[in-house]
Amino acid sequence: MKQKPHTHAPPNLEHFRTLLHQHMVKKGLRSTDQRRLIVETFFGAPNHVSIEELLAQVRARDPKVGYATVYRTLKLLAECGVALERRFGDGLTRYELADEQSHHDHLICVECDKILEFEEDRIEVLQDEIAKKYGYILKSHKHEMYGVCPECQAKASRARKN
Amino acid sequence: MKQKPHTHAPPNLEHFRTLLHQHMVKKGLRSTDQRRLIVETFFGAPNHVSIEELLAQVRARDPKVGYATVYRTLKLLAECGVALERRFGDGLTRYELADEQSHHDHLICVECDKILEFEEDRIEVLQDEIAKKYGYILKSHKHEMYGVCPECQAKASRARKN
DNA sequence: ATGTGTGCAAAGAGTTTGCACAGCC
DNA sequence: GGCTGTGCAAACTCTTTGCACACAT
Repeated sequence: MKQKPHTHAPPNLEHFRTLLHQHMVKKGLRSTDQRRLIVETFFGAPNHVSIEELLAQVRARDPKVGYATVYRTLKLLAECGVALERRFGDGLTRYELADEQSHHDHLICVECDKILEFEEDRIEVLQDEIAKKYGYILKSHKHEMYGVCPECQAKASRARKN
Repeated sequence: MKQKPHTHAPPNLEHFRTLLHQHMVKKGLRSTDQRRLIVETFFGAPNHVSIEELLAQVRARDPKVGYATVYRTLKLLAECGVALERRFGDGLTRYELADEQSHHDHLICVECDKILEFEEDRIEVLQDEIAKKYGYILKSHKHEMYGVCPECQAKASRARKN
């Protein structure tokens, strides 16, 4: 038993499928091949997928899916609380599962753009406290720290010696 | 003496002017009317100015400044550490003073897009701790919490009664 | 005099939209 | 059958770039 309590648990996909289904019923939306394919691909994709990456994966299975459909489906997922839209510094919109359990935050290297995820309960707790203080009902958050990763620090100090 | 320790102190503009000047000398860049005007307008502008807003203010003083110049100058400010580039959810790039002293974070209403700033030392402390744990040298951070503000909550509950 | 900075307009990148046809309920 | 969804291409928005001229140094 070496697992720590916050090691990523597999996300509860059923919960999200239900959420999506309810939203679609409520709005009278239809279940199509493309939507199912895109949604399942999204569920199976790594965190922070860009539309481009997702489209590539979708087209591997069905080459004639248009990118507009991917955009529209991801918007839909964002609307019903299944996905979270995120923009880091690179001008791309990325999506991640709105997984309440894994509220990971990000440490981003300003040199090599590597993204490291971390979780820190004490920050979550503080956030809830702050939201309450200002009377907000919290829906989500982004916490990104920008810095130089150990590898790039080493690279830089090596370069300085030459 | 009702002031709390974290009420915004006026930013130390001299420090930023020096930073910018050194950067320009080092890179052999030139001081022009437009750059001075844009930089000073930025210094006097509210936090989170968009390019559009800044351009409007700049043109109020000199109508023939092109928007490309504003983009280029803000990029310059970001490069030399005077300004921070930020993207919230609205697809616009906004800039703010890279004021180390006022490391405020943001509470953003998902209904009305209002942005509330707050400061919380304990979060800053935790961040430093986390960065150290992963060996990162921290340069900056973004911390945005998304939720429903008290006004919009009231509006929503009023609407529910009708 | 040299070379950077500017303004304009055009090009790019990412995203959204209009439309005719396809396909779900 | 009616109405939503799709794919395509065009439109849009924000940002970047190329170029000829202006202007710091």
